[in-house]
Amino acid sequence: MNILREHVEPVLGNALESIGIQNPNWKSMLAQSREHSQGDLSLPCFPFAKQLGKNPNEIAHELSELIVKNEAIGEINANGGYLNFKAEAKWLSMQLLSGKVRIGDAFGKKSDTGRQILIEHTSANPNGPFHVGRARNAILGDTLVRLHRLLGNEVRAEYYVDDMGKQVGVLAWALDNLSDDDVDSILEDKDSVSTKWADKADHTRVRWYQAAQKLRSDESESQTMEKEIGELVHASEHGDESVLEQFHNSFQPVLDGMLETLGRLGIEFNQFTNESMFVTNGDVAKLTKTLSELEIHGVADNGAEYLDLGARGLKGKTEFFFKRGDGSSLYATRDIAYHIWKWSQCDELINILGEDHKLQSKQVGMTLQELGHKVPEVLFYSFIKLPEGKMSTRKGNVVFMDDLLEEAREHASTIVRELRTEYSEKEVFHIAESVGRSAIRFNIIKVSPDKGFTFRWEEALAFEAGSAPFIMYSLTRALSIAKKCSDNGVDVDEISNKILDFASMNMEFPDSLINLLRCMAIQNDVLERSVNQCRPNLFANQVLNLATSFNGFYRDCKIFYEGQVNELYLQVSQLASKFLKTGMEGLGITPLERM
RNA sequence: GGGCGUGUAGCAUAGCUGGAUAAUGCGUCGGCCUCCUAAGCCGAAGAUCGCGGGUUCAAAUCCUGCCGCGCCCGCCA
Repeated sequence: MNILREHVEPVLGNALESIGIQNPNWKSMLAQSREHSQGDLSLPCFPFAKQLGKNPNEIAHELSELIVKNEAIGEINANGGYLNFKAEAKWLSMQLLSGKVRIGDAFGKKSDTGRQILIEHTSANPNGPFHVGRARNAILGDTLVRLHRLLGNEVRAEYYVDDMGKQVGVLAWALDNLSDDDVDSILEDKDSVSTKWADKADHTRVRWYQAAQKLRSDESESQTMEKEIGELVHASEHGDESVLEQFHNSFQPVLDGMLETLGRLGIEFNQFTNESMFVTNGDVAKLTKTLSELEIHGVADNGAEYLDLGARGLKGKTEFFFKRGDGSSLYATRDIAYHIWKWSQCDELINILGEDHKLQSKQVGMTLQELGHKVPEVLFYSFIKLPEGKMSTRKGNVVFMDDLLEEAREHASTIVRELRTEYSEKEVFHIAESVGRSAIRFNIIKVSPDKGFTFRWEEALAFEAGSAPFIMYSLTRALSIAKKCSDNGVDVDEISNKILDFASMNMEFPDSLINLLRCMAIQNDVLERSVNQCRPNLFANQVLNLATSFNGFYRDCKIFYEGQVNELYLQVSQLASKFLKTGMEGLGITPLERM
């Protein structure tokens, strides 16, 4: 709790000095109490024991007597070798209610911090619909974008479009050479497109891609085909405009379909950058020339060029190829050109990548460093599996995000209809859509990115405690209380803005109220840690805790009781709904007024 | 074989810049709607934090060895 820390450190510092502790590390030892009943901040006194020749608890007691309380510190106690500080409940309330604790805005456009950040995420090849596995990138990336904005950073969310190279080439070739019937007969053993998605190009066109891939693996067909695709790819890599246009026309509808899915999840981008840009504008050519002049540069028998990153400490396979024998560039080379360009657009760079890109990313980073650039920060995530095993479009072992979204909405509709028979169909639809998308996002965000997890329908569609709907529900309760008050003639805004006279207040602060205050007070501390460590799950957990704390407060503290409004409780509830709302927006959970 | 990551109650996870009684959800058992939305709340049972060693006043957390699982080790993207 950093707002308390400021008031503890000076007095604690003096006390430590007076008993002869010089150790400057004590500030990092003063930490959030683990035992909430003991306090908000705690200092373990064990390390001082040897130095002072006393037992830790004695030291803690001695310190507790030396410290002069101030307005912020409500209680100091020594227990089991720890010195604990508890925030004064009235002071904490005043800090929060008077707006000393920043609430933030997940949609903020301007930079409050002066930091300009470019986050590249998703960047999936536009050749087919999203499945839940591929969507982990988008959900993590978008959440990080939102959290950075909530913290006050200016963020640009960017999608790097692979508009050249073999994958797009295959798609373009297939669309040009295969008829509907061809595709159907080639893929006869595969399920056809669900009628639900018959109008979505990501679902329909992927069949052309798959058909072509199947043909390529077939000896008799593959030769001429491979030659034709090769020519397309070659032309694209040399910036042939008509081929690039053909590519564009092939993949754009697919990309649009994919973006529609992401839109449903609340994910949007500020900019799309095409890979071909760096070929056509000459950046790649310039780059390969520069790389060829580096001291760790090497040439293979056929003229292909590489950097020997072993010389810079890379273990394992150390040759990093950036130019083929035929002189053309590789994906990684273009990626480096892209990174150099990105660095010209921002102060900080963050990439969201699957764990399969670790080596690649390392190579790009080392090369950038070799060229005098900074290394981007990277959030790696592990893959999502299905109970049946690895997710694979080819093997048909997939869950499409579109299907998951539909299923989640339908499931939510069923629940809403059961629980709220008075709601209109239109409202049910709106609630169900919001609940579905929020639950899906939260289910993925709440787990640590570097942990692989298994997708289970029951879990994705569980709308109980520990889920997004649980959080959403807390907010609707808070909002419904405010509504109840105003329905009873209470001027909620007036009371919310009133400055309460804490000095003459002699009511007890229930534990659950203090708990909620404490939870709001640390929201920004957690946000900062979550963002700095690139771990959205930490903040997800915080918002979950906030919702839980609110539920406790809701239980114990009646805001409107026997015709009377408790002004303090109403103010706290209103503030909590703001923290809940912005926290939810930071996670991409849709705040609803009722559900 | 080498590199990176991961292993926590029946299940799924949090905690990993070392600090108190290892936290949460699902599941199990028991309670709470004349009372601001029960998608909620309260209580109970359930854990040798993969295994061994080390560092430390203190290890789920740091180091090391082993074992299991995942990913990577293309002049593919």
